[in-house]
Amino acid sequence: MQTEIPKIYSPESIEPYWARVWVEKELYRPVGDSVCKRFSLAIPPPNVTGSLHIGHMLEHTEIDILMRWHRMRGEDVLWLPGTDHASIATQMVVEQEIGREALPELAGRASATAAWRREGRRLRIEMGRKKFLERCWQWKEQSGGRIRKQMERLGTSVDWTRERFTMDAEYSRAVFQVFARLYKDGLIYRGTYIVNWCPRCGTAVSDLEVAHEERAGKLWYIRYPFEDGTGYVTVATTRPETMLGDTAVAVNPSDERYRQVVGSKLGLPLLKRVIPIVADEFVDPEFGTGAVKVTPAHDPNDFAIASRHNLRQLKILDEEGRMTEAAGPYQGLDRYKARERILDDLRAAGLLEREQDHDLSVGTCSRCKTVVEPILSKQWFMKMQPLAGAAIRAVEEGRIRIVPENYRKIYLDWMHNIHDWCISRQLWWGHRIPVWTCRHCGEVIVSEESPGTCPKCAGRSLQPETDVLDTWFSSALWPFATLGWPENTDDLRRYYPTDLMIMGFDILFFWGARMIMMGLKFMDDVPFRELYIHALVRDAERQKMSKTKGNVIDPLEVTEQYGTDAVRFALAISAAPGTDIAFSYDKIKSYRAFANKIWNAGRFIVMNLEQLAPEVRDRVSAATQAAPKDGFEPLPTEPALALADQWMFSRLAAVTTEIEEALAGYRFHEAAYKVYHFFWHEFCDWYLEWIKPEITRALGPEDSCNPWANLLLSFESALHLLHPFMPFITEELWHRLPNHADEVSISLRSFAMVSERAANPTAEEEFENIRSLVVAARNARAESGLQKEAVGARAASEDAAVLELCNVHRQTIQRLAGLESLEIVSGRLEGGIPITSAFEFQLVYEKQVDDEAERARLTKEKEKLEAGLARVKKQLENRSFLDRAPEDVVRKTENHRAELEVQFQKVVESLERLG
RNA sequence: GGGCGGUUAGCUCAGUUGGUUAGAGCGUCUGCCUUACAAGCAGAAGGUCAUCCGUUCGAGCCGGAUACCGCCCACCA
Repeated sequence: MQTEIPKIYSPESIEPYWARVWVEKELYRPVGDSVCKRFSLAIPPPNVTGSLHIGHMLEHTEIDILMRWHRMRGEDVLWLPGTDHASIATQMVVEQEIGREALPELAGRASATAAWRREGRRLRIEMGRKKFLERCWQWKEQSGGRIRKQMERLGTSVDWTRERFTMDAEYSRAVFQVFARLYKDGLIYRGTYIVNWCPRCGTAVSDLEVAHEERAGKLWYIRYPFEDGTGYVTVATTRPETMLGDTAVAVNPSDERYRQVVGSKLGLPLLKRVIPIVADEFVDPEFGTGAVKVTPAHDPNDFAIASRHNLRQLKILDEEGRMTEAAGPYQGLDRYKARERILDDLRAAGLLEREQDHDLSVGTCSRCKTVVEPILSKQWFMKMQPLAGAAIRAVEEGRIRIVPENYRKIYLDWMHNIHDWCISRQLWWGHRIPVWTCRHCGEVIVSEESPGTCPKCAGRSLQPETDVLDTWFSSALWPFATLGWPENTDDLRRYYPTDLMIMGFDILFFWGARMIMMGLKFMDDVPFRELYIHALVRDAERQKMSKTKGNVIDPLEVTEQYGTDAVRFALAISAAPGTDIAFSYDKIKSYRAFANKIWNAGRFIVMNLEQLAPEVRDRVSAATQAAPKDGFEPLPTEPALALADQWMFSRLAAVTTEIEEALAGYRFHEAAYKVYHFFWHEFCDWYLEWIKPEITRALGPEDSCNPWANLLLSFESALHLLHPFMPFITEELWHRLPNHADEVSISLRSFAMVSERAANPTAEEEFENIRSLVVAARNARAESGLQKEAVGARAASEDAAVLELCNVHRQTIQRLAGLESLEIVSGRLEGGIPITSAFEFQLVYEKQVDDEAERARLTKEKEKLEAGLARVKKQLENRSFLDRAPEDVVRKTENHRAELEVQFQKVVESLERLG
């Protein structure tokens, strides 16, 4: 009838079970009780491009720890899950998938991915928008399902009944409504400007999506002859192919070298077009030759110059990165091919004056690494400055607290320099921009559905917008759109503003900043009260994880191998705010060992509990059940055990507070370390060891069951503290404790069980005395090479209280230190080893120890003490120290000196005895 | 070009208002299969806190400079 508990904890035998139970019982649906404090958080929705990676796992672990903690504090917790359609990323993945299906034979080749993407894009256009979107939805179902399964398996305590997707019908309605409002308010406009164009993705991208990369390049000096043949002006450029689109050369008006030629005409080499020389303040006379070629259609600065001087904009590069008709003989060439050809031709014409090495930063598409091209294009933009002010004030006034604090400044700097946002994308997967344009009168109609006729001229020919919105436009609405906005739902009223948002630094501007602006605009309140920025997970060598490097740690795989709890704990204990995490299998292994330790502590307790006579066991159960659900103190026991119980409960009370303080400050590493150290090195190493004889003995009806009750209550309290970090193993063990088999879940119990009244400084001090004695005895024994000998000891003190303490705990001391006997003496010992200044001990043994080794050890000890003593004495002789240092510091230093003196005396005595 | 972070034990990292002898995990060494746990127990060794200067009675911590590493932002052709 006794269930055998395995010695080695096997997480796979329990984790899938509890993961399923938690979901099936809808345990993490908020109760919605307005009496309790509420705590809400909308998950950063993972992209439906694939599956979760270790970074997600860190994020989810951090959030889950906080959510479980808040829930255990009795708050009404909502953690809303969901996913993001990730417009561009998903479209690229699906295209590649289609390409792969079409060209399976390429698998394994280095260039396969690129080829599949190209082919996929071609096939996408061939199959048309409707069919392609069907494929995307299919992909979304698959990927979204996979993500949900992963999250369930990892035990994330979200409310699945409120799951959302950014392209759900209701969510999309919110997106369209926001677009319409912003358009009406004049914050969204359409216009032809220079945008970043990715030729490979075939769409415009925002400034944020461009990654600047330092590259070694060249500066080419090209001669532009005067039209009348009287000479030339030399310009310098890093992109010679753009010269085909030049419509002017600009110089600084104050530049003496060129003052005479402003207004003159130049003949553009190769194309023989005539272009003017204009004067513009933008030009830096120091750089290059002080004369700049102006390509309005392919450079934002040149675009600005052109608008000031009314210059023509000539587009010579198309959306594929090829030269257009305007490029004359170079038409159809790829941009880099054209560059080579043009340089050759210039060289041949003797117009390439020189070339010079020049490092430059090129903009690349952050998704596909292709060099992006600034290109003149008609796009939709959103004005950001009108929204930035409120978003700046919200953070400055502390209505949103950003943690760690250094990100606050980064946020504010970015906000102060914010530019308009290009929100249209030439993609299919995403929210179609809800606009129709009348082909007759040009009226722009913003409407979710096709309006049918033009409200202005009643024309029936309406041109629908085919672009979709930047994915971040919709995710910016996440905190309120997921709660039912624009309807004024109960959820929206109860859970907005959310209390917390956690994200990686990489999306602070993409997402964090924009959520703040949109929340303030549409809800008139911040989207979240605190924003915690978490670290990046790197590999053991601090390299970024990437598939190409092959150093990725797959959360599911590693979880299956070592257990979710171990991985979660390894992540949490590494997660110091503001620093990246070096993650390794070794690290996971050591926390798997911790899980095993917890398991065996539980196993030990449960096994011995089952050994008890049934009626005793019933009394133990009754005693634990009688204890209040929270706020309890140790039950009275006989003196030899009472100290351990009082100490344990006192430590529990202290550690509970420390963990709560750490979690409140997002110091996950500190909280995890505290609970780790407490459980292993206090609860197991000392408390369990101390009370072991009591719980391994058979109890009779006349015996008190209070020691057992104290053990069960303290173990249970420890499980509560561990639960947010290690939900699975704690849930399992908790259910194996008396009275819990049929209860729902430890996750719905209170976090802090032990009363603050359990704090007991006297017990802690007394315990510390005993512990020091035991440690010193073990130490002395090992150092003297007596580990295998039968050794006794004498403990001595002139303090009656200390002697009494030793007497009460004589058996415990002997057992823990492995001593044969313990004599307790009033007074001093010759050659004793000091525990404190009023407490000393010495070993008693028969074996002759090696005097030489002993002398060497003592001499080293003596030197150390001398050095310490000299330092302290010097400090205490320093008048300014005595005058200026606070009194308690001086007193402490004096005490320290006294202790050192005693120890020093002892060592000298011992040395003398050795002769 | 602007801004930020890091440099502490062999490795990975903590160190919260400046205050005794700077900590942990892993690794190493010694002794233990002690009836919860060898993924364990009991011990040990190992650091001029990157360098220099300063403030202070007192600096790993505060200020300045230098070196190396890393990150972010930026319309220098």
